[in-house]
Amino acid sequence: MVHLQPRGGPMLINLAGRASADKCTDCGARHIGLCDALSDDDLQLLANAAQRITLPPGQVFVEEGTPALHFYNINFGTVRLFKALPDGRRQITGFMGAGHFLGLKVSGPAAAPGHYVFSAEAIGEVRLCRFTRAGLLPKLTEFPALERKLLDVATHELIIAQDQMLLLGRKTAVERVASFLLAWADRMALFPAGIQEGKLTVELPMNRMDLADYLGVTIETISRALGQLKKSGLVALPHAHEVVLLAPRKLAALAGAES
Amino acid sequence: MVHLQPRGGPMLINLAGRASADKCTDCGARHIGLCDALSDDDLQLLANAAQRITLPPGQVFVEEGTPALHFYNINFGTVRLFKALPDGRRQITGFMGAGHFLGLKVSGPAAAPGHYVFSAEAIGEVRLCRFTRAGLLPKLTEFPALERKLLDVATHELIIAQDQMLLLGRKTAVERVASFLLAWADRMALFPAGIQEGKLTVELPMNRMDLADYLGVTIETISRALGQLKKSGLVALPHAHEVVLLAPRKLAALAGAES
DNA sequence: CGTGACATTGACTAGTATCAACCAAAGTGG
DNA sequence: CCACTTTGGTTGATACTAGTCAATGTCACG
Repeated sequence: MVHLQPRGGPMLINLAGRASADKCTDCGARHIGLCDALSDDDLQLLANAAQRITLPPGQVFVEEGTPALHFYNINFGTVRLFKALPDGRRQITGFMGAGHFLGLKVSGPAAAPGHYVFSAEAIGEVRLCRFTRAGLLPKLTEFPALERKLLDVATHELIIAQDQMLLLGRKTAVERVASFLLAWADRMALFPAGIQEGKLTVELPMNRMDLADYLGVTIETISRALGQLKKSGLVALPHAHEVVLLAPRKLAALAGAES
Repeated sequence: MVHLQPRGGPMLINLAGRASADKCTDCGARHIGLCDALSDDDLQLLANAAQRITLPPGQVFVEEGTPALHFYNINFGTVRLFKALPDGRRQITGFMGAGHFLGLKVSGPAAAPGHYVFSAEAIGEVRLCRFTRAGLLPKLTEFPALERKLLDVATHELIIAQDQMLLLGRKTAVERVASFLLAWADRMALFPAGIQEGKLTVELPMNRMDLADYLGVTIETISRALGQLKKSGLVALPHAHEVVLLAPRKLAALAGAES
């Protein structure tokens, strides 16, 4: 089960200019994630330390084991985070979208220079803001709201991570896929008030390989699990990257809604 | 594969008196974990909000889904954190020892009242300090060093969690056990300067069932994996709760030292 | 010494991986 | 514009790891 890691070319980054040029206030991610913790004025201060970057599909912009020089804040698109074993086996530890903050996890004490303990790669085109760690870390003391927000973010990620451990350690293939579809729909804010009955279309930016490496199975198993859900009338599959949840509550029951 | 959750009796907690009575400065965990972030004076302030508690083996003191009223700081012993599915399948998400802080992970915004998203149970006798969330949360603003420390703790836990995802999603049974033994030895600070060759004895406070539910396999698989490591001459097993690492580097190679 | 909890070992089974063929959609080039 | 190729996805046959079920072993404790 050796998965070759798809790689973009060398790290040729397209710098779209300093963030202060295009204003944060116009940013699509202005009112989600990290930036929402700051006033427009404080944000402006921070923006002076940021670079706007556009990445092509497949671009690896964080590589496990390399010195951790930057933080990133995603403004558009989706990235996959992953860890790999020497023989090529890969585990995707999460997908990050607009508003997500990235780069907290490095080896050694959090405030000291360290090395990334994961890799990050663009799925489709990605736009993001890049901050130097050296520039941003001192600002944490200056903006307590920012530090608090980071704690909230880290805490939330921990909760997700533990759900994922339950999934990887104890759920069957079909349960994993069902859980994922619901979690993804939830993340896209498609359940404004708890899981509703009634059909619901979910767009999946990632391919089957990503899904497989996120859920700890093979692409064939993903395909078969989706087929089984389709046969059971729980989902429809208009396209490979589009899933219609036909019976979200039944799906949730199948996914093993936690005790 | 239904694992009955071992349960202690009802929540009868033995209160050993307010923490301010016995001093924090005498605490076995004074210079590890959270408390190390504070001066003795600040710690004294905090101690006034704490209760010292002793728990018997098997005592469940945090239950998933119940209102999150407290934080805990472990002073002695080991606890298991876990999530469970309705049919009883259980995933242990971590083991916490002296110095570890507990209770950050609750549903909803981190600073608002929520519900625990995991359960916690004593393995053997446990002594800990209990703080009310209502009492401690405001103090975070008062002691920035404490908040920073919490961020460090959360970040470190995230790194561990991602390693565990790689383990659960992509490693074989033997690799899981080998990885665990090394990680546990490391955590017990038995590798002061990287993984050394030469034998090394590791004490395991948890039983096979805990190991199985942590590593996402069954107790039989744990037993066979340990047997295989023994047959290969990589470990010795003087007692069930004592493992001697005979060749740590070979073990690390087998565990899939990450790329 | 008997009892019970925990651990190990063995025989068999089930779920998922592997290997391989096939299919559909999207480019590509004549 | 249409055959050819490429890429990603699905489906089928078989293999293998780990799960299940059951017996046996070991240790602590009364």
